[in-house]
Amino acid sequence: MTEANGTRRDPEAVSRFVEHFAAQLVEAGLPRMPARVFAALLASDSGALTSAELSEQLRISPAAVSGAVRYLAQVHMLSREREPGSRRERYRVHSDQWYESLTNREAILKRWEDALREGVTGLGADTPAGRRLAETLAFFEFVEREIAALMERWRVHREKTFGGT
Amino acid sequence: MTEANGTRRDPEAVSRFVEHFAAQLVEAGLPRMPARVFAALLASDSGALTSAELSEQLRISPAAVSGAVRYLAQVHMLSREREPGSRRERYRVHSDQWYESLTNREAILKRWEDALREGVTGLGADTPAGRRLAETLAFFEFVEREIAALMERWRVHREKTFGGT
DNA sequence: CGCTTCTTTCAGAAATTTGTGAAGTTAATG
DNA sequence: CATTAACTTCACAAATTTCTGAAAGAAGCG
Repeated sequence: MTEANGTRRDPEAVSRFVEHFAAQLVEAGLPRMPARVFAALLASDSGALTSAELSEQLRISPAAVSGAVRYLAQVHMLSREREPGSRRERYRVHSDQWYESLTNREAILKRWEDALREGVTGLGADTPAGRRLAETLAFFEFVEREIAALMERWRVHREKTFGGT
Repeated sequence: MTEANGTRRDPEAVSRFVEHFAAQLVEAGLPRMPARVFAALLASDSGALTSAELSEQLRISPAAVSGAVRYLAQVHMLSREREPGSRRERYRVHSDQWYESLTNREAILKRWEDALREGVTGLGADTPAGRRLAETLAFFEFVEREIAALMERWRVHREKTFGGT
């Protein structure tokens, strides 16, 4: 039996999770530092850490934290908040917000669709290649519509399972 | 009015699409050569090209084609077929198979789930961090289940819209 | 408004990734 | 079974990316 939860949390266990989960994110295409910063936030009790805390916990320079945070904010995987009465900043994951951003590949999907539409026009909608592109386009349009519905179902499911805000 | 479709297809238009679409794929995380090879296949009338054709059309070395093809085959975005009575190989996109592979990030999802499960155990299911990880885990499990249903609906929709095999 | 505390930007060193030519391997054909 | 066509592997040069320390830039506080 590991030490129970009244005690201080085990930095070893935290680090193990952070590095392991970050590695999976990296494999899925996220750059290394953003992945590690994000995993560290996920594994924090408050869901928010300061730059200094991240820098120390991950053994990386403040510059690296800055870069990683900028990246993550851009893709909406965290939000920055200013600690009132301090120039310290706090970076937070909103439990739900962040994984919704995972399905919000909308921007990407849109650009794919644009490229495909141009392809259909350029190659001719009546050519075999044109038809292939058109079908692919239809698939992405379908997925885009479905994702919205899926997230709605998730919110219901989540409410039932976890309650809360 | 561009030249109609009885005539030879316009290599300019093809190249424009290939490079543009490939660029979007790259932005989404696919390595450059696999992206270009894949786009070229998508834009081909037969849906299949030989190594030599790809090498010429994209102005890349046979080695680059080989590498790209290996990558794409690994992630199930194309299949290789041997042309009977020739040592030439042919690389093909199956219109539907390939984008199903897009939603088949199953392997990735599974590994994420594993890492999260370990995290919940390691940090304690009764800690705030543990609860956050558990909720994230639940989300991925939910998505995994939903994706299957989504693809089923797509197949029905596709049948209605495009008919065919 | 000057001092202090954070954060960001920037130039560059180090590591990684990418694509090539050349050599090596496999398999059809005479 | 030798030849040749096609694909693959490998070592390396070039390009790109990543992280850092140092300097610059905000923002609270006296």
